[in-house]
Amino acid sequence: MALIFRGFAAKNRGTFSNPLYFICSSLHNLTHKKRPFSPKPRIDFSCIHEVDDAVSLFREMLRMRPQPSVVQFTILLNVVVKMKQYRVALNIFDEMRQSDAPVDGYTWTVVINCYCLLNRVDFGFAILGSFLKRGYEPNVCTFNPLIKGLFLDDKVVEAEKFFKKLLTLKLCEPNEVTIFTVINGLCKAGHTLTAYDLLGLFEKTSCKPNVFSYTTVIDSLCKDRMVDNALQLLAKMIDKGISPDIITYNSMVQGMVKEAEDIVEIMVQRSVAPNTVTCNALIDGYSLVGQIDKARKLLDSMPGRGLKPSIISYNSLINGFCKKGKEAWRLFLEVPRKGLEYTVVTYNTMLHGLFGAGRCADGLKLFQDMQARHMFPNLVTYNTLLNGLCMNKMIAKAIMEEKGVNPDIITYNILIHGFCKDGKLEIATVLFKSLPSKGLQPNITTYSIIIGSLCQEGLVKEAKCLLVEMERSGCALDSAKTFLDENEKTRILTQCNCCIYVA
DNA sequence: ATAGGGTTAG
Repeated sequence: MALIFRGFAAKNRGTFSNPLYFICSSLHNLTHKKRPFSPKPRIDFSCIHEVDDAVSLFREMLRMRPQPSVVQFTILLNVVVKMKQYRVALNIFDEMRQSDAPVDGYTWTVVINCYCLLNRVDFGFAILGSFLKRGYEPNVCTFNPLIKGLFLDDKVVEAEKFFKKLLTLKLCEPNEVTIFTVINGLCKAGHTLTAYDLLGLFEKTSCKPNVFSYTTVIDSLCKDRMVDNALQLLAKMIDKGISPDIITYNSMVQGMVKEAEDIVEIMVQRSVAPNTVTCNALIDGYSLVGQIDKARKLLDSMPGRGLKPSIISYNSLINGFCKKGKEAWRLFLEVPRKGLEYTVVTYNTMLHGLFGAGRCADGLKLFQDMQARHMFPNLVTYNTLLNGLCMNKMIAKAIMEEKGVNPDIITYNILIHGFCKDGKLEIATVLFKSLPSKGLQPNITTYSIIIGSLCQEGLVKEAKCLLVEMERSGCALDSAKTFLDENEKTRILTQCNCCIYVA
């Protein structure tokens, strides 16, 4: 008996080399604490590797007598949530309710979180309603997922309102996670500068932003090309005694090409070790600016640094080689030899390169090849095809829809652009006007294509009308890269004015 | 003694 119990303990530590492991596993997941005949069973969750494991363990738990505690059930439920299997988690919860398994406020909070992560914040609030009706006391852990859910559902204004309500009505004490959730939500919604200001505001309160909050703002600043602000913020957080970690640095390395090496220098100085993500970011940066030799060298040096190049490293490098017009095939063939698997991005990158080089036949062959390997083409694949192929573009769109991939605004931009180039402005206009009925909103590119074409045809009045419509639609302000849009607007205006002048 | 959080490729 003692031997077996020691065996169980070993299993809990994950010692699979122990010969008793096999005895343990044949006895399922029931295991006990130090007291041999303790009535409370303990459950080993570490053996769950995929959803099915969790589901069968759950069924086992339902049969156990005495019944496992609410804590055990809640842990199991959350394991499934951490695997991002929210539907499964909700099904498990349903079954728990039907079989009178114990639930408490924690369990309900997991359910609220599930709905929020499924983009159903409305259900999240509905659950909060029954949570309150059952007499549970909500706290900051109940509210944080709901804030996140509102942001995920693009309800930025509502999220801010809800957050302010929590503060003014003192419904809970906001903590670091709350602050982070709001700041991250704003960043991801494209309101980087609002998030930046809010961060500064919270610095002055008792609830200080932590490394998570600084990192998400730095990441957004980098993505919006506000590199100087990002560098400033990095200095500021260090000054305030908040140590940037590997993710903070990786965000920076990813967001800048010229200064990337300096950032790595700072990392090394501060004893933060670059990892695979750091290297991938550098490879991507080098590839994008055409320094493919440097990119290749870095990839080759990774094993020596104890890092394994991933398919992401190769995808970036392949992209760099394609852009330079260099032979990317050799790299492409290297992937399986290194024990890595192609992703849809690998194929899309290659297709982009092949079509860009005018090698349509090779591109089509690769397109067929990827399907033969059961790799599903996605939106980007089809857009690449549309852009690259000389065949009738509308036929390609029809194939795409037949396969159940919905065209997006980029698809339509390509089509509209194609028709404009062919002088078929009428068809282009029909497509353009059909966008709202497809649930799509023209973006700055769409307007730019149509307005430019109208100008060329001398239809200046119509072009002006569209320009006004564009301004009114606010699409120029929607994008996070507002300053780029300003340039684009100026360009379009100049084009219009030139035409008026010529006319 | 169980609930909430950040970075990589086309």
